[in-house]
Amino acid sequence: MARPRSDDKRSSIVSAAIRVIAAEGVSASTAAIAKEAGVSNGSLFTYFATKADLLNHLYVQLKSEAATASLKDLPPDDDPREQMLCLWSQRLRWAADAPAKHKALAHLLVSDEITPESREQGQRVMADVMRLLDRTHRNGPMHGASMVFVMSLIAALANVTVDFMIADPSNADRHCRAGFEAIWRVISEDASGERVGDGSFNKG
Amino acid sequence: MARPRSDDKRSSIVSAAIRVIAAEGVSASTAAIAKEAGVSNGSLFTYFATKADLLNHLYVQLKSEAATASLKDLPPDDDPREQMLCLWSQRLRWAADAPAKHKALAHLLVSDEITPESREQGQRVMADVMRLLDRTHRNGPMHGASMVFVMSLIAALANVTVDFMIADPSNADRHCRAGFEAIWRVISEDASGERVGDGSFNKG
Amino acid sequence: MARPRSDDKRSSIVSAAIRVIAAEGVSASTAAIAKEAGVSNGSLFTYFATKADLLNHLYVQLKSEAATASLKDLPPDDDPREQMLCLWSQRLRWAADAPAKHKALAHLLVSDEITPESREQGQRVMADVMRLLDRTHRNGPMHGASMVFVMSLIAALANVTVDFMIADPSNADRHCRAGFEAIWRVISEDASGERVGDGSFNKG
Amino acid sequence: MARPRSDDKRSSIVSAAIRVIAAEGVSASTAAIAKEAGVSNGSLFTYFATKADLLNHLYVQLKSEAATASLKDLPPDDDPREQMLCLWSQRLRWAADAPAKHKALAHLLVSDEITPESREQGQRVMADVMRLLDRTHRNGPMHGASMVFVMSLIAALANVTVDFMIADPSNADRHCRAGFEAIWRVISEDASGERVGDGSFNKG
DNA sequence: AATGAATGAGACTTCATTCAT
DNA sequence: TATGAATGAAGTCTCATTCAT
Repeated sequence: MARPRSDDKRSSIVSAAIRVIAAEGVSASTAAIAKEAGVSNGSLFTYFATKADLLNHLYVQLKSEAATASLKDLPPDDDPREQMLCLWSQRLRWAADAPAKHKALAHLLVSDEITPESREQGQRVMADVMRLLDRTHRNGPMHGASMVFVMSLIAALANVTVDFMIADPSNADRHCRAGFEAIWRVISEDASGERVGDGSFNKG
Repeated sequence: MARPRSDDKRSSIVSAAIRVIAAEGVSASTAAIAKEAGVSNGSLFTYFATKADLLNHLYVQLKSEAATASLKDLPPDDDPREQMLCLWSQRLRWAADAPAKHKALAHLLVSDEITPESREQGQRVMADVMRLLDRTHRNGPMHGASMVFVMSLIAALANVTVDFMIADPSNADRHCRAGFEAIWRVISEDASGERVGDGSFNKG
Repeated sequence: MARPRSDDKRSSIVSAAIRVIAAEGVSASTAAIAKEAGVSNGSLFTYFATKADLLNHLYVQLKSEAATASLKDLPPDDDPREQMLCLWSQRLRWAADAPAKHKALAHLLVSDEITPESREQGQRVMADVMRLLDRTHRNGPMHGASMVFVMSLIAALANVTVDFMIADPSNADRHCRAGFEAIWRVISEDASGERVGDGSFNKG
Repeated sequence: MARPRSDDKRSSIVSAAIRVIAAEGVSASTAAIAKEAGVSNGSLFTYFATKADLLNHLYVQLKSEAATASLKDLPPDDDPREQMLCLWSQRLRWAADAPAKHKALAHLLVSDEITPESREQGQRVMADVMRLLDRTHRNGPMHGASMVFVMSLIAALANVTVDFMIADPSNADRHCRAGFEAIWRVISEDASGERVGDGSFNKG
């Protein structure tokens, strides 16, 4: 199908879907999404042939946004820890600043409307993140475990951390840092230096 | 007396619900559950007044089973690491051996049909697990973070690890051990000794 | 079917049905009636083969009770007005004193579960009342209208009057008397003497 | 624009509901009503969000129709009896000419799905009728009784009369007139002149 | 005879999708 | 293309009645 005319309308559907799915889960009705988007019930199906199509598009887009946010302005390669911290912070900050996106993505991740193709596409956009991670992981204490396993562990820790950042915004940075210390200890050779709760961090 | 309300039938409904919800999520229809249980559509409501009641019962039961499995035959207090490893292994083994229960519980955890009361009850059965964990956590590198945060991190790591154990059963023990090394580094003071993928572990 | 043993149980079902139907209408569930009667769901069907049977029995019984109450201790024939007043008062008092019976009967009267046979039986128990009424009616201003029509008018007036007696018990007698004046003017030759609101009645 | 919401369809649902409810009572299923209206099961809910909404709409509409019919082309104020007779005749004729509406309204009047708001609205449309009635009632023999009581009596007599008009259409006028004589004697000071079954009435 | 669990038809309502306008 | 009414399958839950105990 040719792309319909209005990109505006399409993206207002997408962003409405994010808000509604964040609040109600993937079982949110297409009517509710259309209403939130300010378009008619039927128009939604001009832009997305089926509800599943919309969900899959959403999934890929959010995955992609998250990856892009993660990789922006990374410091040079020579300090892996700093680079990873920057990546981690940016990824979590993106999620904490757009809780609806975070929650919608969480719902989509466990939905069985998401096709293998979408999941694969989701992996692809994460390729660069994986590459960075791999460098650290290869020499770290988890090098015996598969990369995808370690990646999944980190993603899980990230999700939990974001939940806490959202629930308690005034301590968002504290949680972000604490989460990082956790994953750093999971993946890195040298995790001796920093301790959560030490030094100025506790006072911040 | 009338036909007594059969515990068999009740538990066949419960176990059918576990299987169906594991496969289809909490949106699985009561009709599908009844059919899987081999009872009539209406009979389900003899045992659970509403679908939400069934889901809540399931949630509490699975949480409770998981806690019980975790705490069985723990070694004495003098070796925290060994004790925690035993707890971790038992918990993950329970999940990996009953993948449907694991998946059903994962769906229930994010369902908004689960009442605060059920969630509180779920916390209560985990109290002993929390106590053990607390001892280790208190002196570990995450002691500056809240217990509930650390608990959530560990739960998330556990879930991911179980997923890999289920997906790749022949390496289940390897993943279980690797997951433990990860969480041990997250919570424990001394995580220097053991490395995933080293020594005898690989041969196990 | 042979009459089952316990008349007690049968009548407790009947009286429970009266209460429940008064409150919820004929759509009240058999389960609710059984519970109110303190018997099991199934027992109800030992005494009444179907719900419709129970409703029909109820209808006939209440009609019959009402007729009996109406005719008790009537004064001698020589004063038709006094006799009719007594009948009227007793009938309305019966209803006002047992509001549940009145309301249940009202629901049953418009139910289409009541068979023609039951309605006929209901008429039969009213035969004596009809006879009394006929005497007055024959010479009254409505003698050109059919007896059953006049009877229906009076029944309707009675029902309305009872509703007001139940709703406002402290003025029950006043409403009863006012209702009587109304029907007396409808059926009787001479309705000149008494006026509602005159004399001591107003002060009562 | 989309297919406009059809007034035809809405009113076909309404009139179907009248027919079905007249025949089966308010417990008639929405499916039966939709089928009778020739629309799909779901379409009914495009026009009325719930079954209760439909019932309430029906109630108010029928009350309103009845009031309008009652008040059409009334003769001037100077002859209260003639005016009241006209009102009575028109009201009863409306009902007798549309028996389904009469029966449906009778079912709705005793339904507990009708909200207080609807009942109040129903009262409002009757206000003009009440006013006319009040004038006569004020000086009549029932002036000691409350207006609402007298109104209820008259309504009850009207319903009974309509039932007889419908059951025996060839004598509908006779019943209508007889009913009027009855209520006129109930409310009016002077009821001496006319007798049911006398004179020209019998020949009419 | 008494019990209450079992049954399955049927109630109201929601919803993704289609289609007339 | 945009709209929103139309559709009917499917969902949860109720209930009169049956039947095992």
